[in-house]
Amino acid sequence: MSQTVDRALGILPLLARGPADLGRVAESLGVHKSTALRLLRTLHEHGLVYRQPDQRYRLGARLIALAQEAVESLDVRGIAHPHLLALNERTGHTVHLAVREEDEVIYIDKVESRYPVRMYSRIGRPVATTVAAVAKLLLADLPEEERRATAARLDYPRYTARSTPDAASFLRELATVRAQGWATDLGGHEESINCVAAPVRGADGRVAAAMSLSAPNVVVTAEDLLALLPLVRRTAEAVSREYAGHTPRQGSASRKDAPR
Amino acid sequence: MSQTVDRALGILPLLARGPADLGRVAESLGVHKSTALRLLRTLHEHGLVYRQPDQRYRLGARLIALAQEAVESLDVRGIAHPHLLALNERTGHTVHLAVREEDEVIYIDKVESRYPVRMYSRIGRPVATTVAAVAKLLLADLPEEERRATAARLDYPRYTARSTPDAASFLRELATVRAQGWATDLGGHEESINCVAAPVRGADGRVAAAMSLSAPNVVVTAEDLLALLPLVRRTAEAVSREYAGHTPRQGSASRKDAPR
DNA sequence: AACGCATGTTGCAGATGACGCAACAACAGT
DNA sequence: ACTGTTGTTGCGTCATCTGCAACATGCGTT
Repeated sequence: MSQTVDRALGILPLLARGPADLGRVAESLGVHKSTALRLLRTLHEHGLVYRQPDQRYRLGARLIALAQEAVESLDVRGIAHPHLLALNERTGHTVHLAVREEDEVIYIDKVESRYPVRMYSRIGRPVATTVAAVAKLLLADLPEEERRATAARLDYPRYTARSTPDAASFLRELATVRAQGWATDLGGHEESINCVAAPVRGADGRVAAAMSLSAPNVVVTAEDLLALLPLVRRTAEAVSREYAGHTPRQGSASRKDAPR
Repeated sequence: MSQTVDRALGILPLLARGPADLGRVAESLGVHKSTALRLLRTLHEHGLVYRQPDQRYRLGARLIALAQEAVESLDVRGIAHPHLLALNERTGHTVHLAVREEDEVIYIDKVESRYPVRMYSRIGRPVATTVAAVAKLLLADLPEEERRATAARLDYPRYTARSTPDAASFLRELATVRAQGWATDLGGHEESINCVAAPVRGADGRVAAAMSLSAPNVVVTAEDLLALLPLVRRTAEAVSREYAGHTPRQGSASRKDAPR
């Protein structure tokens, strides 16, 4: 809506892929160098962008600090954390907590596996929406209409042979997940990694977050992991109770629909 | 420099302190609501801001993802990480890695202590510049002039009785740190927590990052922690060698001084 | 119910401020 | 010394951002 801001913000994802000099930035934006310079200076003043000794620009510390505050201010996270720790304590596996936002799902907390094998994931990293167990739970909770629209918008990368191939089968999967109240990912993202997940619900009964237990084949079989499902569900329910209690400020879902 | 962008970015720290509605944002910026709306919409399109079901705005997932990419793209981090793990393995204490950027110092990696007592710190959180051991190392390396200017700009909060009280004593401390090549923080931030740190140097010999070992009094005495200093220094030197090798692209420090 | 109140949203005319140009400066390499 | 590359500045023009005023919507009160 605002051209200037739009351009300025366009610089950020650009720099996220690595440092760039003024020329590159200007070129990528399709603007004159002087314009790019002005925008970069403004971003710099706010600390979102940092100028390296070699004159190139990269994302700045303030951005990282902001993001940090952002995740920490999510109250589900604080409530769930001790439960995640306990779950890790009892099972030894990697525990994740994720929330949805628009079409994206991101991890907002993680407790590492006790086993030497580490998974490739990070707090703040967007989740593979079409295959991850937590993502299925979060999307399955959307109202029918929105669920279909979202499914249509998504890409369906074939990470492995068992990845969700297209919107149709994704919607079918979501229906199942919705009905059973839990989800799995059996090698859909990385061949040898399995995952079981359960939803955290808010005071209004809607799914506010999802937690999962992940482990590679080499540590436990899919069946053994599934045997832990009841524990995961109980934990998620415990978090739900606490979260719903802590959040009466949801109240009357306000306007039925965001106007326009 | 660019008014519009300036205002838009001013919204971010505002929202970092918690969700806010349109009115509040407009008021804080000192602009008309319609203006604030336009800015928020632009931020929203880029995913930096998210609109909650209750219509209020908070920081968005894309921001978090960007920050994530930002820290991961720092090459010191990747090189140092295995060394940090090893250091934690051998000592059991919390290990930090930090870099400086302008007047701020932030943690970019951390390995949690094996002991039950956890420290209050987080990747991405700005470090207490005037007391933290890693901050001292990073600032001590600045050229005299800049060091003095920086010291004058900083605030000197009295976290504890042993916190650095003012610029003068901070500069004295920096001189010591510079001479000895390592730094400590003995209860300067939190009464019962001690900390020893060593610098990671780039190909040009300048301090590029700093790593530290922290532990509360109840686990080890300050002396016992100091006994681990040689190990920390050796580790930092190992990282330095690897980092300097991996970074020939520093090359000729380019322009003597950033123009203007 | 009807009312006011608070909050969010839209279209518009006017003026501010952002845009690109062109010229300059500072280096690096040949 | 010359040439090419990259960053920086001042400025006139015109796009674009701004604030206003009116409308929309929901909430609580009388």
